[in-house]
Amino acid sequence: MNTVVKGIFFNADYQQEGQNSVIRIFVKNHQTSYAFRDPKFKPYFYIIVDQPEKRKKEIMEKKFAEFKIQDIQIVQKKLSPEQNEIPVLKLIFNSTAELKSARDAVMQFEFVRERREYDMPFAKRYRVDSGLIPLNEVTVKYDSETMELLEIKQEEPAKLDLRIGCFDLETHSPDRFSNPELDPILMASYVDEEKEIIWAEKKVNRDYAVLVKNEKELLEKLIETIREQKLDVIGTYNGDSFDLPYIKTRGEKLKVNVGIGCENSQPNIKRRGQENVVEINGLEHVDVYELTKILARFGVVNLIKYDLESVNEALFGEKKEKVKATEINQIWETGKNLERLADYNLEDSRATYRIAKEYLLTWIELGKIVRMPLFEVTRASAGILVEQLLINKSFEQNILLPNLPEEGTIGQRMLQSYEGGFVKEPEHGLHENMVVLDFSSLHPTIMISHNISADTLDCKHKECEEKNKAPTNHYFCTQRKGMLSSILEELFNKRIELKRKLKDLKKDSLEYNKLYARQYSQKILLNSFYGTLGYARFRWYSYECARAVTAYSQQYVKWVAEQAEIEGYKSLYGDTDSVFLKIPETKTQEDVRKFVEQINEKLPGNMNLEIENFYKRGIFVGKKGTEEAAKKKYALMDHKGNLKIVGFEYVRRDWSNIAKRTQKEVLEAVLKEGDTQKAIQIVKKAIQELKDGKVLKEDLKIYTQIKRPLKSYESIGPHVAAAKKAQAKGVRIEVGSVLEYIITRNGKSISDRAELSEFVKEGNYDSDYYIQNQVLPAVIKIINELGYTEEDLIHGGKQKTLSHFFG
DNA sequence: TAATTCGCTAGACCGA
DNA sequence: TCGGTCTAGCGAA
Repeated sequence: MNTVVKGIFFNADYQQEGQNSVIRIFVKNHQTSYAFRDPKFKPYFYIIVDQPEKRKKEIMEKKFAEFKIQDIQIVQKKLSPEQNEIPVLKLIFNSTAELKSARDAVMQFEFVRERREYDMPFAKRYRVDSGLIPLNEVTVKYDSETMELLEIKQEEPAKLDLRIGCFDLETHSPDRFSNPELDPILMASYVDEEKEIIWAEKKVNRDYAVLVKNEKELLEKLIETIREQKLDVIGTYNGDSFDLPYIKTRGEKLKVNVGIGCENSQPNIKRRGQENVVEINGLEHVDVYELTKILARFGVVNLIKYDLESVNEALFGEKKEKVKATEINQIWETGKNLERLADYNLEDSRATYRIAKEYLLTWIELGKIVRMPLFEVTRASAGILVEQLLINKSFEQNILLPNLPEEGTIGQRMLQSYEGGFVKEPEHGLHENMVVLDFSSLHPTIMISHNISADTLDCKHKECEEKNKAPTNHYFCTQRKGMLSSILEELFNKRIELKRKLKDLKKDSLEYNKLYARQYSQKILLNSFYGTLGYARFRWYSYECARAVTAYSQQYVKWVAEQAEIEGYKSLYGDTDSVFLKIPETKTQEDVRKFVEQINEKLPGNMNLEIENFYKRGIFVGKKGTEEAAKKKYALMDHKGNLKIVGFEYVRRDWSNIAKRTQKEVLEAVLKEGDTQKAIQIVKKAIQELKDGKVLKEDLKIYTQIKRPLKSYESIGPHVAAAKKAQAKGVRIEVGSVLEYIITRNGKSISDRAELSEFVKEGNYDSDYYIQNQVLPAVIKIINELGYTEEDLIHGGKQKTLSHFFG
C-alpha cells in the first residue's frame, strides 16, 4: 500500500539483499524512525572509449566475469571543467561486489582509455546523486509492505530541533585500563533536555540516582532510556573508542540487546585507520571528543590535554572535578563517597551534552553545505570537506571526477615541495607605536581574484597571459571562471551576506546562532581550500596553482610593506599575510586608515587589507646562537594594555610552567610597566625558588606527545626515555598520548633524569636543569634586548630603566 | 586514510 | 669533551 510520510533525512547506507546491493535511507520524525529501501539505484562507474556504441555492444556480449552486467548506458559527460561533453559508457551493476570485480576486469579491454569514479563508496554515491541534504525535511512516498521508496521530495529545512542525549560510563579497572571482557560497568549517566539520571547498583544519596539490582539491569535501563527518548543524536565523550564498544561487549556478556539504532539495530564498530568509529543506523553518533579535537584544529580551543575537564573549563570557564581511575575503584570497593562518583559521572554527561548543544550547529550547517551526514562531518578533516564539496559541484555540472592519484604519483608529488609565504626578519628590540596590517582571508581571496584553478591554468588566450600572470609565469583564464575559484567565490559572497545579516539580529537568538554557525562553517571551508592544492593525495592537486597562490601572497605582502615605507612608515616585520609597521611621530591612526584605504583601492577583486590592531609597544628578540632576530616570536601590547604573546616559550606546551610563567611576567614588566629592574627581580626570584627546592611538580611538568611507537625512535629524547621507563613499570603508552615528565636528580643525561610526573615525588627535581635549561633560556633573549646579560641576572647588575631606550 | 610551508629550539648522537 | 649535525616536537600563518 502506498503511504506518504514527512520527516528529516538523516543518512544513507546499503545492505546486501541476495545478489543486490540495496540502498537504505534513514528518515525520522518524532514518532518513528524509518529505513526505506531504494532498490532502483544501482552501483556504477564510467569508462572512456573511442567508439561508444560499438564498445557497448562488445562489452555486453562478452562475459568478462562470473556475472552479467546489469546495464550499459551511453551518457554525455565532461572529462574536466574546460572541456566539452563527450559520450562515455556508464557501466551499471547489481552489487558493489560486481562493480569491484568489473573495475579490474574491464582493464583487459585495450579500448578502455580510462576508468572514472570507480572507487566511490556506494552510500556516498547515493548521497551525491540524490542531492539529498542531510537534516533537511523530506516527504516520502513509499510502499508500506516492502518499505520501497517510490518518491522523495526535499523541502526547505523547517525548524530543526534535534533531540540530543548523552551518556557516560564509569567502569571498574583493577588494572590500569578497564577490560570490557572482564570489568563491569559500575555506573552510567544519561542527560538530555529533560532528563538527568544515573544508575548504580549501590545506593547513592542523590535525587537523580536510580538503584538497580545488577549490571544487567543497569545496561537495560540505559538502553531503554535512549530508545524511549527517541533521540536524533547520541553524544559521547570518546564513545568511538570506549563507551560504545564497551556497552556492546558487556551487552554480549550479559545477554542484553544494546540495539539503540533504527529498528533496534546494533552500534556498528568500524575500523578507520588506527582508530575505531562507531556508527548507528538512524541515530547519529557524535563523539564530542573528536569534535573537540576539530575545534582545536580551527583554533577555537588550544589545550594541553583534551580530557573533558580541561575542555569544559576552556569553553565554559567552569571547573569540573576529576575522579581518577584508582579513586573510582576505591570508592566502589569501599562504598564510601559514592555521591562523589555519581556527581562526577553525571557531570561528564552534562558537559558532553553542553558542548554538543553549543557546537553541533556549526557541524549541522557544515554538513548541509557539503551534504554530509552528521556522523561523517563531525569526523571529517579539511581535505575531506573540500573534496566532498567539489564532488557535489562536479556532479551538478556533469563533470567526471579526476581519479585519485596512484601511489607512484603521490610519491613524486611529495618530493616536490614548493615555496610558501614570505617571512621578514624583524628589527629586534623594543618598539613603540606600531600597527599591524593583515590581509583578510589572503589565500582564498587571491584564488578568487586571480581565478586560480587547475582548469584555468595556462589557458589558450593570449589576453589572459598578458592580464593575469602570476609571478611564477603561469597565468589563469580571465574569460571563464574556474571550478575552484567559483566555488570559493560563492562561499565568500554568501559569507559576506550572512555577516551583514548577522549585524541586524539579536545576539544569542536562535536565528543569530544558526546564521553564525553557517558563516563559521563557510569560513572553515574557505580556509581549507588552499592547503589541499598542495596535498599529494588530493584529486584536484595542482602544484602550479598552489605555487601561484604563495607567489602572489609574497608579491602582495612585500608590495604593501614597500608602499608603507614610501609613505614614511618603517616596516618592522611581516609573516605571510601581515605587515608590522612603526608609526612615525608625524603620523596619526587616521593616516594609517587612509593609507590602508589607498592600498585597498589598488588591490584586485575581493582582496582586502585590514588594520588588525594598533600597539603601544612591542618587542622582537634575538635568535639563539646568531646575531639575527627571531621570526615568528614577538610580544605586543595594545593601547588598552592587553598583551599578545606569539611564538614564545610561554605559548608552548613543551616548556615547564615555571619557565613560562617567569617569561610572561618578564614580558609584562617590560611592556606594561617599562620596568627592567622588576623584570630582573622576577627572574632572580624564580631562580631562588628553584634553588630552595620549593617549586611544585605542577610547575615543573613538561608536556610532550608520543608521536610514534616507542621502538621506532632513532633519537631517544627525554619524553621517550621517560615513556620507556614507565612502560617497564606496566604503563601502557599509546601513540598520540601526551606525557607529563619532570627532570629529576637521579641520572646522568637529561633523558636519564626524565621521569613521568606520576612517579616523581614532590621536591625531587634538578634545580640546575630548571634554571639553566628552562628559566634562563626563556628570559635571556628578552633581558638581552634591555641591555643586560646573563651575568646581571645571576649577580648584581647595573641600574637601567626603559627611559634609557625611549629617551 | 585524509590540507600547506616556514621557523625556532632542545637534546641526542657521533666523530675527532 | 667539544662542536657540528640530525631528529623531534610544536607553533605561526
